[in-house]
Amino acid sequence: MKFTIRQLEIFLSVAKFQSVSKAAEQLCLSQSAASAALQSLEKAYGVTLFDRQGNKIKLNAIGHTLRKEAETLFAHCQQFDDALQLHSDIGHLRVGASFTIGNHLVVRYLAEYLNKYPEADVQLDTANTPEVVAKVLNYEVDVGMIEREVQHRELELIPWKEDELVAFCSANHPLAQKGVLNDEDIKAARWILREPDSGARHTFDRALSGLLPEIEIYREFKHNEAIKSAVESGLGIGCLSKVVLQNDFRNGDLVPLKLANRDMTRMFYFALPKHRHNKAAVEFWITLCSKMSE
Amino acid sequence: MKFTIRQLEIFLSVAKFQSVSKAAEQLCLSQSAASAALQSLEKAYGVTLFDRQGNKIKLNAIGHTLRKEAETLFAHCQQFDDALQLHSDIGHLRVGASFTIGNHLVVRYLAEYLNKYPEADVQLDTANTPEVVAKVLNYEVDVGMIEREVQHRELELIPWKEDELVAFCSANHPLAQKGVLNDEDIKAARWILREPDSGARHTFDRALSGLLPEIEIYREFKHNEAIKSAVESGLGIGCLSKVVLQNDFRNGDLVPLKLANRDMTRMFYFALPKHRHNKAAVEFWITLCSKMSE
DNA sequence: TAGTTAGTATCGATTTTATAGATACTGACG
DNA sequence: CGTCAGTATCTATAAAATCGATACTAACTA
Repeated sequence: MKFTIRQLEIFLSVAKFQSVSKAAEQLCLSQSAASAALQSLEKAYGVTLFDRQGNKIKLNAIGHTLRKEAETLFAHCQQFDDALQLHSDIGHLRVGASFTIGNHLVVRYLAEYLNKYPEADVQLDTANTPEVVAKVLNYEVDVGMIEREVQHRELELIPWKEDELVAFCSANHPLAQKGVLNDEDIKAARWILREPDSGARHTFDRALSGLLPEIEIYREFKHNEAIKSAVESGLGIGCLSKVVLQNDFRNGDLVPLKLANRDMTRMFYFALPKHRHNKAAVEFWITLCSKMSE
Repeated sequence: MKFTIRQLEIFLSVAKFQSVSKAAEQLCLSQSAASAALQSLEKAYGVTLFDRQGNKIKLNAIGHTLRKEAETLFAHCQQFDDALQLHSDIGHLRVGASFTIGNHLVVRYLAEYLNKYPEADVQLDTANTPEVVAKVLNYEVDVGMIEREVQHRELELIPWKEDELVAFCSANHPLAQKGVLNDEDIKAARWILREPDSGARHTFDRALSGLLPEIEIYREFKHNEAIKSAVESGLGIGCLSKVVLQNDFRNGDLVPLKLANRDMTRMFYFALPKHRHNKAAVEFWITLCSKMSE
């Protein structure tokens, strides 16, 4: 075998652009390197793939024939590359997660994951749900973890765990003693909430449907921490996932408030590209997360 | 793409032999090089293809899966390699020819061929007809040139040019004056002939059928030159292709003898593997030979 | 249990190959 | 007759493949 996959790639690129320079640029290669690679391929087989006339380069008849075959072969190589990636047991993993999940749950599971894959490079990419979904569909992350359902032809959602929103106020807030809020309390309160794109807000809106127009939304923040700080300093009352509040309730910094007759539960989901290949690392991650949140 | 065809090849060989050493040997490679290549493939993808236990190495589950895919990919690479070879315009050519054709005709055409392919490495491999056929079928030569028909399922014969055997004696042999031999002369003569496997002998036997049992075969030689020398020194009379005798007749060293009512003509053939690819160099060689023997 | 053997992995040195950067060459265009 | 956009060639360097020697491992053997 006197050719390399790299030469194939360079040949195909030059054929595509009818230009060595453009091909080199696309491949992040110097023009001289591309030229040399092309010539080494031609020389190895004593074949002329291109007609050169001065500063022009153009596929000739043989080049045309071989280009087609080279394309299928290169695609085949890529398939094999994929197959190898698929079985990688280093465990490299890119997780895209909503803020809530990423900052509170993912980090808890990480240690366990790295226990199995000590060499793994795990990247955590936190963003709001639509952004996470986009990254999944774009193959920028291997698995998405989101806080509400989304519909997309190319997306597969796997229900993961049940979550619950909890309203809360600071320990010295007037409502702290009350513990349970009726609709009047809810309407009277100054709410500090997540932005409308967020999963938490989505659930909040659903839970309080009917009451929504009368609720006073005093502030909207993008991050949970901002809301907790604001509530803690008595600016108003908040409503977030229980997963971000556990410690604060335990410490007594914040106090949970029940909302009478309101269903605050929701599901967390894994989001994967449909027809995904089952990369071992992803499988393990999903299993791990499911087990740890039982 | 983080793998090379070489790694593929080494992987497959190790998988086949379940042994790095054996694979290395087969590939004419040091054991350390094979081991390193294998590991570099595994490392590049963070994949373990083999279970190693001390001095044993054995495909694991992933290895088994990938082996199959690697095999088809490697075969695909070989196809592409073939395709490239096919279009080679250097003109490397391996000709297998019978002694008569090789030593007298091929050498005449060589100059013309090298005119078109100055860089070409043309190898001429002379042997008797069965050996030439075997080499063709074995792809040890690109084209065979033989002196008689042979039947083989995998062989394609292309008639090339007509040849003629000529009986001859030395200039001072008693028969030299006679010019034409009748059956009595033929039976009375001491024949010096090629060995039975040769094309010339084959044709001789066919031409003299009916007379054969009564002919005295005084000597058999493997090479034309031996026969000519023997005949020239008066040991007997010979019978060879006109192509090897032209010069000797012109110089008067040997004298042609006609055999009355005997058909001494035969065909020369190109022998190619059936379903051959039309390697450009072979095509050109065949065209050239045909043209030059018009 | 120590030695032998046949295997694998590792190490250091060397050769080969890929690539970059600089330069020279070529043809088209103003 | 420059200038421009392209290609090929040259030299140097960095990276990779390969070798030979050596160390390690497990099984066998006496």
